[in-house]
Amino acid sequence: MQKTVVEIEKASHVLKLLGDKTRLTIMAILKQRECCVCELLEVFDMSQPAISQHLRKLKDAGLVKEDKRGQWIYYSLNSQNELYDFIQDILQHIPDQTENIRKIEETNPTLRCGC
Amino acid sequence: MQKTVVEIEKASHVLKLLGDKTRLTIMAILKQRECCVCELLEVFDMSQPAISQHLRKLKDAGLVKEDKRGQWIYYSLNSQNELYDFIQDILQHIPDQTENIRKIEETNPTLRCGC
DNA sequence: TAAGTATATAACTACATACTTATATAAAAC
DNA sequence: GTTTTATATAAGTATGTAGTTATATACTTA
Repeated sequence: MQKTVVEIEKASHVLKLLGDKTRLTIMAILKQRECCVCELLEVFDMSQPAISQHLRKLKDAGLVKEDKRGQWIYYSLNSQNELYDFIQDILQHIPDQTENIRKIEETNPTLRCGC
Repeated sequence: MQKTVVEIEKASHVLKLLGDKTRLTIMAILKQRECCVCELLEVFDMSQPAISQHLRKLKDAGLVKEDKRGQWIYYSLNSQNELYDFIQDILQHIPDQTENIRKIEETNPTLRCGC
């Protein structure tokens, strides 16, 4: 398969974004499941604005996209990004995030009613 | 082919190192050709200590190895690193560095005699 | 052995960045 | 319409980082 060649400026920018443990984990989770901020909050020991700011950076770089549905904003990987296969080649080496997703689904923050 | 799964801590550390334009370019050059500091100096508009400090970080992370030969220390990619195939998967997307290598060979800093 | 060359280290500085708390915005539920 | 919930933005802070200059170390050559 032909690999996209990425400008060195763009590549280093993406790598810098993924070079943060929190953002890299967010990307690995979003690869498996779209999430809203309140769900990601269950995974990280960190304030809500901190998560929002990380997502902002990922969105500004086009790595994630958002989908506003009612009260929530769902984030997911942006497969339309020109660097998508570059990013996938990186993420394929990152450990499975099922355990973190379990944390989300255990609390299920988008289902407060408990029904 | 089986892809190495890399601990998130180690992966983010490597990605942070590659998230600097200078270091990413150094890695891409070293993929094509071993180099000493004085050769890399021809490529970057930056002081010798700056290059040395970047190489130090790459060496500390095990991404490059050094080979002292007389007056020079030749740096090259460390293929023994446990993350080598992760790094290769990244570097395959980085543009060819032949133009930068031409700059090195034009000046040929390791051949001052001119013979 | 003295001078030149290659590289590393130390100390410093300016800027970037990852958080924090406080507050604003917007939708949903009562 | 007031309260609650989800999210974003603003402002401030502490730390990290990439560069600089000055200097040390080590090898080479005259």
